[in-house]
Formats: sequence, C-alpha cells, structure tokens
Amino acid sequence: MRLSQLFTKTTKNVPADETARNAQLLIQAGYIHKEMAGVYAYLPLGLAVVENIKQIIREEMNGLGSTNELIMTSLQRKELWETTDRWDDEKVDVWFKSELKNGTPVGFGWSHEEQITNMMKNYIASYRDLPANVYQFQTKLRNELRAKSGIMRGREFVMKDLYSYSRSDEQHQAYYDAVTAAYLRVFDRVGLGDVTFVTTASGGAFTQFSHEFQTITEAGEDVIYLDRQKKIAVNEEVYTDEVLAQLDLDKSQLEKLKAAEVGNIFSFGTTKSEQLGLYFTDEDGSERPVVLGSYGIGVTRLMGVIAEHFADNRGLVWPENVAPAKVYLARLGDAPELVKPADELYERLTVAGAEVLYDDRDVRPGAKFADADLLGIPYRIVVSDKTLAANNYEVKARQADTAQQLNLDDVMKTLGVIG
RNA sequence: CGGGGAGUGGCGCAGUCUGGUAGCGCACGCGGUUUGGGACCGCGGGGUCGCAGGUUCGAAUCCUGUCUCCCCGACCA
Repeated sequence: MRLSQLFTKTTKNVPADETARNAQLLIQAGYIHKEMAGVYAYLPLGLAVVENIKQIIREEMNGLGSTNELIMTSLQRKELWETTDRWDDEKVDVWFKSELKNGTPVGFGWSHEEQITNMMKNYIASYRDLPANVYQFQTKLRNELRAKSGIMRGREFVMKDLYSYSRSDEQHQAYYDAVTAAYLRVFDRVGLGDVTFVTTASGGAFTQFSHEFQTITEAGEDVIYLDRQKKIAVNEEVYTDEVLAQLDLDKSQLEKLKAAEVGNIFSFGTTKSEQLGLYFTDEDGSERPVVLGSYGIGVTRLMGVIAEHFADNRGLVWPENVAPAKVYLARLGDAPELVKPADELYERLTVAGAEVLYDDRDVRPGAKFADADLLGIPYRIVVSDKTLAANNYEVKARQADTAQQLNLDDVMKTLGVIG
C-alpha cells in the first residue's frame, strides 16, 4: 500500500486520556481510534494486525481436525441464559441488555457457550457425531465496571472462542491437550512464545482447575507464580501449599510475576450439557450427556500485549507474523530517476509476496524514518540518491542499530522472499 | 461502586484563584527557502471554552446540577 493512499496519519501528540502504552502508541500510529472508554475502532493498519493474528489462530484451530469455524449472533434471548441461571444481573455483572419493539428482552453476547451448545442439539444425536468442535471470532460485549489498559481490557473486543463436544472424558482430555499444544503454537507464532506460560487457575463450578495462558508483562492484571524450568505457572488465586503439592511444584523455585491472560481453557464435564439438554445415544444404546470444553483467546487483547511487549522508545515493533506489512519502503525524494526504481522495487516485492508500505509522500527523510519506527514495520528499505549511485538498497531491521547496503538479490534473501 | 484528577479549534496544552466576549504548539491552506532522523520564514483558515440552569451591566473564569474521560481501589469465565 502506498502511504499517499492511506487516510490515517501519525501524530506526535500523545493522547491525554490514555496511560496504557499500547493504546498511546496504537493511536499515535493510526492503528486504532478510541470511540469511548474500552471501545476502539480498528483502522486499516490495526485491522491488518487483527486479521494476521486471526489467520494464525485459524490455521492452528483447523489443524486440530473436526474443528469448524462459524459465527453466532450478538443478540441473544433470555430463556437460554435462564436455563443455566446466568441471566440475572446478580449472577453476571457484565450484561448489556435491551428489548425488542414488542418488549421481548434480549441480551448482547458477552459469551456464547449457551447459544452454541443449544444449537448443537440440532446436530449431535449419536456417538457417531462426536467429537464435534466449533469456534468463532466474535465481538464480545461486556459492560465492565471500568475499562482500562487500552485494548487489553475493553467493553467491546474480539475473542476467538472454541467449544468442544466429546463422547467421553478420555476423548475430551485428548482434545483438551491438543488445544493446549495448539495454543502454545499460536503464542509462539505471534512472537510471545518465550514469555507465555500455561498457568493453573481456578476451575469454577465444574472442575478443580482450569488453565490460562499468561504472558509476562508489567501491563498485565494478573499475578502468577512461575517455574521457569518446568515452564508452568500457578495463578495467585489458587496459590496454596496444597495446590503446589498437587502440581509437584517447589515454592522456592517460583517467581512472582505480573502477567496478562491471553487465553484460557475450561473443562465443563457434563454439567452444562445436562442443564441445556445436550445428550447423545452411545454405541450401546444408552443416552449420555456430552462432555464439554471451552477455549478462548482474546484476539484484540493479544494484539495489545504484543504491542506492549515489543515496543521501544521509538514506537511499535511488530513481529513479522503479525506486522501489517513486512517492509517500509522509504523513497527519499521525488525526482523521476528515483521514483522509477522505487516503484519497481515496490512492485517486485509485492509480487514476491512481501507486503510493502510504500512511503511515496512528499515529506522529509526524518519524518519518514520516524514514521517507519513508530509504525513498527519489521524492515525499512531506503531508495535515495545515495543508494542509486551505489546501485544498491539500504536495508535496516526495525530493531537493528545500523543499516546494510544490499543488492537486489540480497534484499530478497534478507526478506526471505523469492522473485 | 468508593477516593483523586480533568473536560478550552482535529490532537496536546495555557488562561480560571484576582469576571471585561480566547491564546500557544502540533496538524491544516498559500508563498518562498529547504531535503538522510519528525525543516525554517512569512501570511492565513478554524473554537466561543462538555452540557443545562443561575448570579452579574458583562461569565471559559463565580454558584448549582448533570454528563463524560483518566488514575488508584473494589470487581473480573
């Protein structure tokens, strides 16, 4: 994309109503727009990041097999939630509610477990229909008492939620373990593999424990105790001697750290199936409740955590896999003899599959460099009188201190593209 | 929801205490000089000071109410 064609702009002014680093930088760089507290619009560059993250998740989810993507509704009816006793504001304090013209109450989806599970009754009747696993990317609406931390905790946010329907505890556990592994691959691919850990947390009403995926960051809201050797952690909420013994963890080996919950997985057993009436006929003709699991990844929160984790004093720094573009092509000047090779390189890289943000604007070099840094694009390539005279290109990685002078072949090699 | 802070051109702020119809920086438009780390000079456009009511000859400024935002806490499938 040519920057001259992009409507967003960067700004030197730090937004006054944000203290979270992720929100400050994302707004300054033009990735997001704040509509109100905890509610953000995703502009072209921000949307590109969201889509990249979604695509990585999608690939890992589809890779699990028998896992299908769908999308549920935002408007939900009251009756289903009453079935599991979660309609009452006393029970769930994040509800947004409204009503139809005829007075019928409706809720705005803050979760979709009830809806999906109820729908699955239409399709699950036999052990032959199991396992069945479905997921979606949904905008969740939650009336949080207080939004904070920029896009890491909003009232409206994108979440990937996956629900598994299994025939038995064994079948469920196998899938649960497979999802755990897939989640770790997701966090690895978005660049947070080194700082994200499976964390034992409270299991709620259905099982003793659930598991969270916690990313170490000062911007997080949770406190975890991490065993770096074993690469597992315990959430502060279940940090007791009894639990540590159960998990075979040694207190003296644990590090207390702040972290952000980027994912979580729950086993529900058959409780919810029984509440909602989801049964199947087993091989022996007996009717049994389906074993349920629920697995979430906060997509936009994850984007905020990535922004927060990698940012430096010059701006954002995106890992290649999630960056809105791979290359920031800065053309220093607009003389015809400069425009031609720059346009050609832009075409060439794009055709070769490298996304390019082409800075073809009529602004001074310093402004282009500053924007390249603020936007956090992994590679900056400069085409200027100097590079033209030397018959090469100047390439600098976002995190590198110095640039390299490379010919076209080496540029392509450095970027890992063919063409 | 409790405590604290703040709402003034698109953005960041000063002005409020000591009422006299609004100013700076960024951004924007025009002209000129510039061109490898957010250029400079000159000229120019844009706000009636969150909203409502009140006091006053006169309110961004004083009073009352209200809405919103930020921070700390509580809360958090």
